[in-house]
Amino acid sequence: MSEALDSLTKNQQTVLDILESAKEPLKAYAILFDTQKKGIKAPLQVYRALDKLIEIGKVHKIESKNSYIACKHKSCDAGTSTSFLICEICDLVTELKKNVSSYFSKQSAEVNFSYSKHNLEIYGICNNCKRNN
Amino acid sequence: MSEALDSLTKNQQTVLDILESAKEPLKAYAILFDTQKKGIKAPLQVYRALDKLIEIGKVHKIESKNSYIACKHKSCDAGTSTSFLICEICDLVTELKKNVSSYFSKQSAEVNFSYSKHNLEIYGICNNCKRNN
DNA sequence: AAACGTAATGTTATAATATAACATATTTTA
DNA sequence: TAAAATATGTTATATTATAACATTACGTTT
Repeated sequence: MSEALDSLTKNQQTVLDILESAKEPLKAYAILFDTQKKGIKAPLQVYRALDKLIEIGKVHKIESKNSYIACKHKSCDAGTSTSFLICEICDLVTELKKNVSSYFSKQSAEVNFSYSKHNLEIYGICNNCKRNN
Repeated sequence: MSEALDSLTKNQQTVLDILESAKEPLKAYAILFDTQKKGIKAPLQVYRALDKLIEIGKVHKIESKNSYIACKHKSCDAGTSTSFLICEICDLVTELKKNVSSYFSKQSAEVNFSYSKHNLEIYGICNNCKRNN
């Protein structure tokens, strides 16, 4: 199997489908539960699919929540870098579209650190929750 | 017990001591192992001490490594916000001293999101490893 | 097509990380 | 000193993730 972006295997596609139709980030064992009717039986099958999907940029992991989310962008920031906005009230997670890598690259360089990639998780209150409170 | 910064309990002080003398971030069970000679016997004792230390800003969690590190700053960025530089070669972790909260606050506001706090983990190569390679 | 290499799969078991629940003790404050 | 809040000790268990190994699928090269 090549690594072409459009050739996912059965398990990979199954996991991606679940994540793309989910409104919130999902945990690995939630994905397992949801995919059991489609033939996935063990945690490792989920984790392996996630590994691949993350590698090709279709899925991101939200480290502080041990959760996974499908990427809505055509092409993401910098491969495996991620920048999330996480609502503390409703748990909505959106990706920061603005490219912040160059800012981090600059900040890193100032302390003689060669920037490679990043994870950014910003917590706060989303627009919707601001209105309703 | 008040929350005064200087009144730590026995377990809290024990855990903080370990973290402050460590050169790298430690995992919870590594802390447990190291503190068993000092009376800490169960994971929960470690996690509870960590929770408190994190709350008062003495310790930070590095989410992507499930590891904990003592804060070297007098007063940190924004309470529970963290900004790390993590070397992909030697695993050295340093805190980004520059205050980046205002930048994130601005970026968040542009998409109608009220910034509250953040975790930032920048991966790359530290100065030392650059020299030696 | 046959042989090979690589990647993915299936499966069982287990490692690593973290919390629940409950009883007790200690400290703080009123 | 009584009440409230916080911390402790302990056992058990939940949650998240990987190890190990046998097998299968598929593209590439000959």
